[in-house]
Amino acid sequence: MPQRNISPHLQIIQQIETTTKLSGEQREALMTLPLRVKQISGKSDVVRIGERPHEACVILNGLACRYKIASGGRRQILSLHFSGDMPDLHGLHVKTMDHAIGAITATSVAMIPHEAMKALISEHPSLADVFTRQAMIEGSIAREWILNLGQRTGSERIAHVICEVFMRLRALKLADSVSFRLPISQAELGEATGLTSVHVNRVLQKLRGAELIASQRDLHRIIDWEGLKSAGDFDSSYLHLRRQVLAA
Amino acid sequence: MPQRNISPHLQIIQQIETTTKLSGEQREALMTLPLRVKQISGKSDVVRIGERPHEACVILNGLACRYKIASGGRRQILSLHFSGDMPDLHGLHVKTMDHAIGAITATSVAMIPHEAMKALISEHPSLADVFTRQAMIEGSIAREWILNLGQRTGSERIAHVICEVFMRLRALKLADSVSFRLPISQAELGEATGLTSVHVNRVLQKLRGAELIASQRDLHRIIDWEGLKSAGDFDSSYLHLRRQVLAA
DNA sequence: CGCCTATTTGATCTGATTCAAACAATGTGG
DNA sequence: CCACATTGTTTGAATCAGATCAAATAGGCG
Repeated sequence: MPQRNISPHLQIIQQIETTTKLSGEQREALMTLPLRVKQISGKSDVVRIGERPHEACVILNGLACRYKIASGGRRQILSLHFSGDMPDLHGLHVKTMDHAIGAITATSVAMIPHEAMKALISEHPSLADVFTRQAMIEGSIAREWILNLGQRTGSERIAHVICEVFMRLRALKLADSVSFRLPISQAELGEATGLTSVHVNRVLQKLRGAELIASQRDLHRIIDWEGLKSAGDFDSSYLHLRRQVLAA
Repeated sequence: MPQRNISPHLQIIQQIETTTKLSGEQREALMTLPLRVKQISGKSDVVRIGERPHEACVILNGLACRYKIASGGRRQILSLHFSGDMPDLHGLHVKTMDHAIGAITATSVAMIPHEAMKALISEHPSLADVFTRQAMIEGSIAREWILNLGQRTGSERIAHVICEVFMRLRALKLADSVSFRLPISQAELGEATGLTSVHVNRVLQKLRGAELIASQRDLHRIIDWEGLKSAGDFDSSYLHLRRQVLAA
């Protein structure tokens, strides 16, 4: 993950604005959110399952994910999160965490007291809709993942998550037109796609062989975007990105 | 699906109250929602993908589902819906449908204009939180389905959905302590679990053989609840049902 | 260098799919 | 009320995508 030099508040705003136009007043209001920055080391939890958090978290630098563990200890990654994402917004409405949020790499996060969120919303009621909309879009992404796991083959699944990450990072201007950094291991890619790391490895070799992508370490390059999209049965509409963002 | 004799409004209230306590005022307010009842025949759509609905729907009698289609035409069922469920609440916040809502059996649904929902919410702002919470819980269910598809074997998946449906129907008092009606074919169960109908059939035979369940036509009987839960790695907390409902 | 973690390769096994056909249940119209 | 179409369940055999087990290779890094 490249380091971001913009302030936490701006990261939040930039992330929201990938999907939702904010008014000047809303942006200013968001800038006043009190937040406490915290460092999370790689492979450790930001929020644990069963907890009843009293703050919401914002992912700043680094890569995080939601996950659940099935019996037998197998982990399923439910979504990937980076700059400006607020993966536990639902905590305002559902008190007990039914999944964990974990850092994949070392990650800095900002914590915002629920109190402060509620206060902000009651001063600026339109922000309630903004936050709710963000959560709804996460729901939409979750549904696409269900489709990905339920109906697609291994290579389709991998191609699909690569497409999703690329589009989301590009919307945040964290990817140029052909490449992005994502410090995720093949084992973790497997946890996101319901495949073993061995199989992920073979699938990646196939995608490289087909000259759809190339990757060295955590730098991934899209060689044939149209080809990759079609290999992953990818249609970005479920991300609900704004037209401007898509055009950029 | 057994016929429900209570009014549409009461179905909505009863469904919400499986997860959320409503005040008398909130219940009364919900009773005033204007709604138009519509009959949907089996295997047809309530809302199509890509549409921009101006009403929200409530499932009354019958069985409905959300679904998406992958390239190649394979369908993935994303969630199952019955009495009182409002599967397109997100339509208030995200305009374009990124999935369809379809009837599995003939189903009656109630349509509520978005206008009316917004008017109700602005008169009773606390209802905004209620509806949002409902949508958040749907997100939680979606995440459990990701885990189900990504990490569990065929029989675990099937056992898990049976457990989920049983718990949700029981919360609505549509199931007695051991059995429930659910008019879903094995092919559709496969579409919900990412398995072929052939494999669903064999898995069901195994579950019957293990004396966990018994079923004849659309009547399903739980023979060994504890055994079924453990076969499906099922823990109901992701449904966020109220303690009272769980106890009942 | 030696340690640790991630990627890669090979061989084998299996859960699930595919294809095909039989069988059961339900409904429809003549 | 029977012939017939229709849809869902069940069975069998062959095949395959992906898992499992095991070991080799390759990078980082203190």
